[in-house]
Amino acid sequence: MQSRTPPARTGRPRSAAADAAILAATRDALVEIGWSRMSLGDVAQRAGVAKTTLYRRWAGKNELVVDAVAELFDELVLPDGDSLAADVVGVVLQFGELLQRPETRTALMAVVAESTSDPALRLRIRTAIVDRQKRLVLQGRARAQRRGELPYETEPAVAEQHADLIFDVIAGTVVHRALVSDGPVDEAWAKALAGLLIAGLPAAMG
Amino acid sequence: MQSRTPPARTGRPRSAAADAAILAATRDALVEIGWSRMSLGDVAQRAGVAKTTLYRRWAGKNELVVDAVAELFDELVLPDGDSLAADVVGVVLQFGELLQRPETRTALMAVVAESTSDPALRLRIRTAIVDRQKRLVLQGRARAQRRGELPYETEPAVAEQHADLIFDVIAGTVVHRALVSDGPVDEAWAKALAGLLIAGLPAAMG
DNA sequence: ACAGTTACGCTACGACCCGTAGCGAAAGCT
DNA sequence: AGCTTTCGCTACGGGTCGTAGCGTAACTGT
Repeated sequence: MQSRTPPARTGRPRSAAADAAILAATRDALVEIGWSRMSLGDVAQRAGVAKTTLYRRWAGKNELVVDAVAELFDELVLPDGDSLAADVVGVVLQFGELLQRPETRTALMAVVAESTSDPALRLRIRTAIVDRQKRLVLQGRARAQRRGELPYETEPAVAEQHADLIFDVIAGTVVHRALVSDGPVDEAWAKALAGLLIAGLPAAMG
Repeated sequence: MQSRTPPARTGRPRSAAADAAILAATRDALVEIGWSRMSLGDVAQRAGVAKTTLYRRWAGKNELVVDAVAELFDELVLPDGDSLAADVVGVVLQFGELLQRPETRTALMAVVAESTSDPALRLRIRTAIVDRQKRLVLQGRARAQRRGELPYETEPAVAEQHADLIFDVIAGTVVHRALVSDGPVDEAWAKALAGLLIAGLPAAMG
């Protein structure tokens, strides 16, 4: 996921500290000066690293930012809820908090925007960030099925389609709420969303 | 929504043709070379207009692109369905087609990304693009309520919260599906989404 | 200890884009 | 006519880009 690490058996090894410093400096720079105005020279200076070092490890701004933000998403976990609704609310709140952090929102949207005209980058985002979080949906569904809240799918293909749809709904809705509509992702809102998903529209409005 | 038009009563009027040419050139340039590599000099040249003219009308790249893409969203209409599910499917398909066009996806995500560190731009996006499309949700709900598919809300505040939630769910989910998961927004997927929204998760999986 | 290999910091470079200023000409109004 | 505003054009200083070249630092093998 980070820079290529083909076992360089001989010679001076790459500084792991430099890697961490660069990624941290990238997040800081994104917060303070935004995506479009952030220059790689800035990042290098903040990280206490030569600009050339940065170009030796990453191909460009996009790849660097993807790596810088990817690890932020790994902190998401499925909380220990006692019902499907509680699990959904927990994940939604966590994701909402993550998107509240300036480095996350700026970086995530910036790389997604770039990926609309760069298929390789889009694939990199999916593998490094998005697909890794589908585990949350799979875990939540498995728990709900054990509780009897959801039926077991018989066709594996159908089961995968369901998981993909749920993932798009939850992730997309939270992103839209937090970044476009600019409304709070608080417990009341999360409960409303969970209620809609589980009980359906007529019940949620009743 | 476009450049300020304080009634310049005297003097040479601004060319409306130039406005249209600039906005069209902006969309073309976005498609061909992407957001980050698109320069305003390019746009001016494509539009057959001097670069200075462009800067006289728009403050910068962000504002220009917002205007260039805003009008694309006004073509969305609520189709004449005979049920709530049909209406949802119709809107989802239209929105999906809109996001399939390269200029829409690139421009929309680019300005949303920039807006994460620019509150004024975020407000401009909401007023020029997003909020105008909530009409679709309001129309669809009103129809469903007349059909008896949905209950009438008594509290206006609750009614607005419902509409905002539905809007975030539909718009966010379609955007996530089209631009992040990179899957097709076809009739089968739209029906699955509509079924989930209306009947709820357990029923949609049954 | 020593040679070999790779990463590092530093400097410098041409190329490009930015946003603005100044000019003369064009296009409308009274 | 005279006035006013916009237009196209040119030019400018300032910044970023991505790369090349150099000497030095760090680690590995014999």
